[in-house]
Amino acid sequence: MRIGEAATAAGVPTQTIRFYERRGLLPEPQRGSNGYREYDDAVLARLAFIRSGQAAGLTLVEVASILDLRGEGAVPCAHVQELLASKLHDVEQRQRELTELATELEQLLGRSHELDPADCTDQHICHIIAPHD
Amino acid sequence: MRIGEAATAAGVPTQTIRFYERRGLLPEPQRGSNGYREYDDAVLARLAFIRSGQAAGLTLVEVASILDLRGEGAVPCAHVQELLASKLHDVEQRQRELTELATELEQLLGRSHELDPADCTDQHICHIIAPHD
DNA sequence: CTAGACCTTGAACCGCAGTACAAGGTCAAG
DNA sequence: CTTGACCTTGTACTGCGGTTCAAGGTCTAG
Repeated sequence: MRIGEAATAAGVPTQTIRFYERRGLLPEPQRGSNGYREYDDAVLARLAFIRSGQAAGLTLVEVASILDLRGEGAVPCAHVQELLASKLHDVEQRQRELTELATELEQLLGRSHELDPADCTDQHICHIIAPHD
Repeated sequence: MRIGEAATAAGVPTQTIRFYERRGLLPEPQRGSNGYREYDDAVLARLAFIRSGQAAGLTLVEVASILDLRGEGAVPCAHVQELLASKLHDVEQRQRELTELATELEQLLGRSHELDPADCTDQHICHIIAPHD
């Protein structure tokens, strides 16, 4: 199958397939006599795997590291567990940051209803967002 | 005061000050006879304001929009309230996404402990991250 | 007079995951 | 034989917030 057919089947643009190839996420495919890429069904599984990895929050580099291990004949399970655990840690860290930010925004908004725009002088630029520490 | 002194006082690199100037966050300063930028204390308040805006999760473009309103002589309070409310909405949306992602990661990790690496075949690349739907 | 600290400009680069564009080759149907 | 759909390559652009580099000018102390 050619790139357009693979792209349609996998639900990605053809450029994305070429992009993944350049990034080492897809192996260089066979070429027809006209130079066109020729894929077999395995590419669809691979594209689906990439999507799953992304859905788990992995970067393309991380997905590629799994694919590379597999390509070397290794079983990437342990590596994948590490990646997922590390990613979970990152997500929790980010959640804490966002919780702080949400609190900050709520405070600023709450306070803003009690402030009089007339008190907003040029010096402060905006008295809602004020250096408060 | 020259750029280095302002940078030290504000706790940012000199390059960042020039970068903010190019982005319209800082007005073009006076120049000395040698072409050096000459700042007064107002730039420190402005840099502090930019930092506060960033701490509230605003992008530099959004901070600039506040600064521009102020520069036109307007009181930006209403605009700032809109920005903060919209930002809070974004943060909450992102929090929901991260909660989903954390759940997904926990499920994958939990499941991974029950999977046998021996069952991880080449076709699936990795059976922990598997297209599951 | 020279070394070092400071300043100037413009341009390229970072990660991230693509997207878009330009200029051309290939192939089937009408 | 031309139109249109498909394919090829390489390159540049997006948003975000800077950072780094190159090549030079200025000023002060020793």
